[in-house]
Amino acid sequence: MAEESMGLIRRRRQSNAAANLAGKGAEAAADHDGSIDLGVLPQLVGYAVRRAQLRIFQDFIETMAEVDIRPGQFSVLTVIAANRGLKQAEVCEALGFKRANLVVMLDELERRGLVKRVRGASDRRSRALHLTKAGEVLLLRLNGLVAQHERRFIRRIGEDGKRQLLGLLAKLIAV
Amino acid sequence: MAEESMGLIRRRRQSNAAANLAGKGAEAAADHDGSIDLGVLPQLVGYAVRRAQLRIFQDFIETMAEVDIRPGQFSVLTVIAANRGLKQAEVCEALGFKRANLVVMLDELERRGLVKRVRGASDRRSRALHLTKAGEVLLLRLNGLVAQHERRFIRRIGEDGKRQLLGLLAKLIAV
DNA sequence: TATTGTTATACTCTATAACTATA
DNA sequence: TATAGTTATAGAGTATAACAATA
Repeated sequence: MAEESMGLIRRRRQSNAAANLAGKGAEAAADHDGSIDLGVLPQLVGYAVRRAQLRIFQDFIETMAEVDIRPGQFSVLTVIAANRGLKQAEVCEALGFKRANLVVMLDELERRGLVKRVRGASDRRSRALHLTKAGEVLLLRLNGLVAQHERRFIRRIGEDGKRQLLGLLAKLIAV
Repeated sequence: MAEESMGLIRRRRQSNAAANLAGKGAEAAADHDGSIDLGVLPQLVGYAVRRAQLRIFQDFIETMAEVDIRPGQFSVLTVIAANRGLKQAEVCEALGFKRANLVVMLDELERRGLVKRVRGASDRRSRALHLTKAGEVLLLRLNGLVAQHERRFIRRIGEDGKRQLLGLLAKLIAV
């Protein structure tokens, strides 16, 4: 029973986002026995970018699970390798970390023998960051895994698509 | 005080990082003088998407601060409005929430008088979700604010750029 | 006084297990 | 047994304040 004849409008999945944005109410009843109307969301860049980011990071984390490295750790190792001897504050500046949070991450990376902190000679407040030998060896492996991960996504849009995507994202957030 | 100015400095220098991201054709040799080499990161789709997502959400949160609505809350209100009477499990399915986490969010939205949960008649385990009148009124305002937020980004890439971007992101994460 | 790194803390978001009340 | 919702909790990630050592 309760066959709710009210719900037979059967709206297809494409939602008119412009209409929703303009405040035009939808008459949609409750017939979502399969596909749920996301309303304006699929037309919002923020929603699409967030969904993509979640999907990509999920793959990244699974790809790196065998070496127990997370996206933030990979970015820190990469920046240290590309700027040997740089200070913690500079890593924070480059990656948008808070100093207090980088401390905790470096504690872990140092404990694992991947990074070393060296007291600055000229400015004894600062610590110069370096990869250890083990850190460099691991980073080679990480780069191989990341390349696989990257290819899994890029083959869906091609190298041209990747160039377009990076260009659009850069324009999107350019000051 | 020092912490506040630190925040400003970080934001300003983040634009340097964004400029690095924008440098597509550049071989991007190690430009010294305080700029930090991000290595392979700017060529990784996940890094670019993550950076864009952070920037867009920051603007979204600031835009919605006056009504105290966060991105997840907006998406839930939008889905309820577009599928009146749907169940909590369906919201979770549509948006990728865990059931336990949606409960907490709905407690808050219900406390604020924006959403109501109605015991299902046919299945008394489930709760049919509806916006209250106040919720509908607020959502109209939210849609106006979101449209402003969206325009701030879209004017940088144009409507064509937006179509390309949404298309590329959809292809990128298509099953 | 200002900056670098640090400790402590808190808040959001996300994830899992176990419970309840229904089915 | 299975499902919808709930409670409790734990883990990341991110944020700020305060401190010591140093500039």
